[in-house]
Amino acid sequence: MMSTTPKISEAEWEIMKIIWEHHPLTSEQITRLLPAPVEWSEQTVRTFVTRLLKKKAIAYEKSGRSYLYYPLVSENECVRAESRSFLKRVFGGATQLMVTSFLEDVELSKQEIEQLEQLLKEKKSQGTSGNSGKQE
Amino acid sequence: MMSTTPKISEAEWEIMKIIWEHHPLTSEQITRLLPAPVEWSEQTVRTFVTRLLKKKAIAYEKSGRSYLYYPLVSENECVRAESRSFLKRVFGGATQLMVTSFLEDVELSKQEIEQLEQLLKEKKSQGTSGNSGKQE
DNA sequence: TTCTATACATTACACTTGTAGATTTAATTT
DNA sequence: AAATTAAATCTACAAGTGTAATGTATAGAA
Repeated sequence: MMSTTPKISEAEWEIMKIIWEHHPLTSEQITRLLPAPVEWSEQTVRTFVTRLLKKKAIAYEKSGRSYLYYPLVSENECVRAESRSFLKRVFGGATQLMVTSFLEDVELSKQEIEQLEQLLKEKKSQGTSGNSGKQE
Repeated sequence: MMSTTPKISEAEWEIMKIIWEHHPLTSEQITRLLPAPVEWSEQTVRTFVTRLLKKKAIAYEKSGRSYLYYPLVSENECVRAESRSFLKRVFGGATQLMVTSFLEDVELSKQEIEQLEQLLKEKKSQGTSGNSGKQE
């Protein structure tokens, strides 16, 4: 549960998302799986992969001529860490403000709204203690 | 409506938040207003201020010996830009997934929950068109 | 076994960021 | 007007990022 997730840069996130979804896989496969607008050379991808290795975000096992990469940190962990960091930076930790801002800004379908309402209902019945958004 | 908000770094956000809240003010005042754990020297603050000037995120007007800084970009603009960038990076644009994740992760007070429910209610009655989260 | 293609490793390089020290300019005081 | 001094500008420098090119080792082909 504690492991101080490594700081993953923007480009590295792109790589990590692919690894989380498709591991174990080679770096060539990663290059092939890059989504639409991203156009990195094999070498660039390798650089990011190497940096992620150094950061202990991923590891590999040898398989014949090439390496198969897999994650060492969970997506959930990283998402939460990033979320917190983002929140702190932009909203000073005010989660509620942020959620509000998104809700105001974004178009949601009826179903999505209802899902969220459901979630809030559950939250309410869980009767959480009064901490309101000041984390860390 | 279009103005491509500048890319504001983590440290620069700290400065911007103070400027948004207290402008116009001198860089010395900014230093004094740094919140709790942050401990930057005058010079460090000046560096960030200079970079923000270069990025056209702020401007100044002379006042005697010193400069009074004020924002050129609105907080809202920047928050939205950052939010989108964050969303894209971490959730691949899936706003709803993100909001959900936060709601699950975070402790909210009853009042906050009710505020959010209210917001969702309004959203629903606004009958938004069915676009669900794919922005940009 | 030697050659060749391929995958991994090393090196590169400019830009950004965090963190300031040193130097210059200009306002205020005497 | 000269001296003081506070504020602004210039310079620094290491670590991190984006984006590869080049060098090297090795597995498979001949």
